[in-house]
Amino acid sequence: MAISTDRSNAETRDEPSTLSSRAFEQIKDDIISGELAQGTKIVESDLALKHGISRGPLREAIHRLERIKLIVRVPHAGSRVIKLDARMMQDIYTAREALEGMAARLAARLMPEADVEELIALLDKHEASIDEHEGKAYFQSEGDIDFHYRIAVASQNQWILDHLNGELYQLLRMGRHRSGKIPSRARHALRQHRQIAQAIAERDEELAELLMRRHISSAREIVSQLLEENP
Amino acid sequence: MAISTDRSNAETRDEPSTLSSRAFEQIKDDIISGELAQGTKIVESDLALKHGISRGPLREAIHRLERIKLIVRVPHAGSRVIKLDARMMQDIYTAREALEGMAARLAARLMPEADVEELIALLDKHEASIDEHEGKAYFQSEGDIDFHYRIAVASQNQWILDHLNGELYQLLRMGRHRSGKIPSRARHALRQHRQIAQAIAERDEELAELLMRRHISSAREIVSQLLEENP
DNA sequence: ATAGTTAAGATTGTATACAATTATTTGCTT
DNA sequence: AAGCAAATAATTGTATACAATCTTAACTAT
Repeated sequence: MAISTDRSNAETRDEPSTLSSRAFEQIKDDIISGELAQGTKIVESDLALKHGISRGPLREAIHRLERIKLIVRVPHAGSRVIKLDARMMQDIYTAREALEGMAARLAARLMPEADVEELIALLDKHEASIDEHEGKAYFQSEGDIDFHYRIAVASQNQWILDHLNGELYQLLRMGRHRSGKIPSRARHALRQHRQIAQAIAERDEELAELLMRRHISSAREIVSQLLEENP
Repeated sequence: MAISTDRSNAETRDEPSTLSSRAFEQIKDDIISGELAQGTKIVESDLALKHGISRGPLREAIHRLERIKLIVRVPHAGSRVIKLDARMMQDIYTAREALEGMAARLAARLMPEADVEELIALLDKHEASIDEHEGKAYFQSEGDIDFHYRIAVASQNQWILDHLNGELYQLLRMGRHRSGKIPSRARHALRQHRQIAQAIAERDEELAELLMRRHISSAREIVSQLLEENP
């Protein structure tokens, strides 16, 4: 049951036409999935060889990965895969709270009726999915991101959409892959999603923003607590 | 004996140690100042020649400029200097409203007393500056950014700071340079700044966020109105 | 043995050359 | 003359080679 997740950029929809794009996608997946462990030193020549390309395009891929904060780079010293710590996750969730709160407000103002209905239908599907895969946290995570993504789109704010989709959600996925089994709060999250969707349907901007912020805030507390237990 | 082993590089923060960094800074300034007009096609070979470097580092500089949204790039087609339109400015101000609102909230919670006092002292200087350069909008703009920057720092949220400082403020500067003389709302802005600083000093998170959002929101309305008159 | 220095190795930064792709111009047909 | 087609030019993507810088290891002196 593929809840579609890869709707990155419009231009990378098809097979990337350039070597560096392909490398970028592959390395990104390797980092998010944990195949490339956090803190790993990146050596350009090695990685280029491994991907069957030369250093030029690979360097470009690395720059793009740095752009979405999956890699940190220091001049003349090299690059490493990012290391997610409690502080960084805290910062990311706080930024999400601000940005997605605003997105929810805008969605309440701008989302077409048809899309609102689709959003609610999506939540029904999520509910069925939860009943089916009781405990399979992975699919639920993707469903969660899917919900948030739709609201970001509905905000019609390109900047917000780009940054949520381009980097914040990637880091989120990475964090979830890493911390393995998160206690399944799927039902609780679903309830909150329904409330938010309801507020949007009623065009209540104020409430939509408030609920979204509360939703993300509670998620932050759980994650930060979890990360302090096993750093 | 703490005699020097400062072989560990005395980090040249000021002087960029790499050719691509230098090119990046120069081109960035050229774009912001308008020397490189909006929408200008960027030809790698030409620009490389002009800066006395080869295409490699220049390409890297372009990627970094794309990262902060000063340049847009399409594969195989080339790059152009961004074109600021009303819609984009609207999006940016909205994102700022969310992010800086949150930053103000965090600042009210976390800013050290000493820094709060310094912030208020800064506003006094701004007032003097306004009296002196009555109408010189440029200095006032920089003062405005200075105020906002300090609050972003005080939020202690690296993500928010990076994005405000790294790209949003650059685009802001660019917009101001472009649209020439904005009707001087300096005194009005200063009054709002004082209110915000006051809320931070009183540790009133809620109010600090509210006032900051209102402040940016009013700025957005002015700018968007201005941009629709002369596009 | 330890700290400091120096030389060797490894890795990133830069330049040049070539290939692939896109944009433009030229020439032909209607 | 207008529109399409093929050839040509221009520009970006990629590979290789070299230089600058950092890291590591060996070595000397105290």
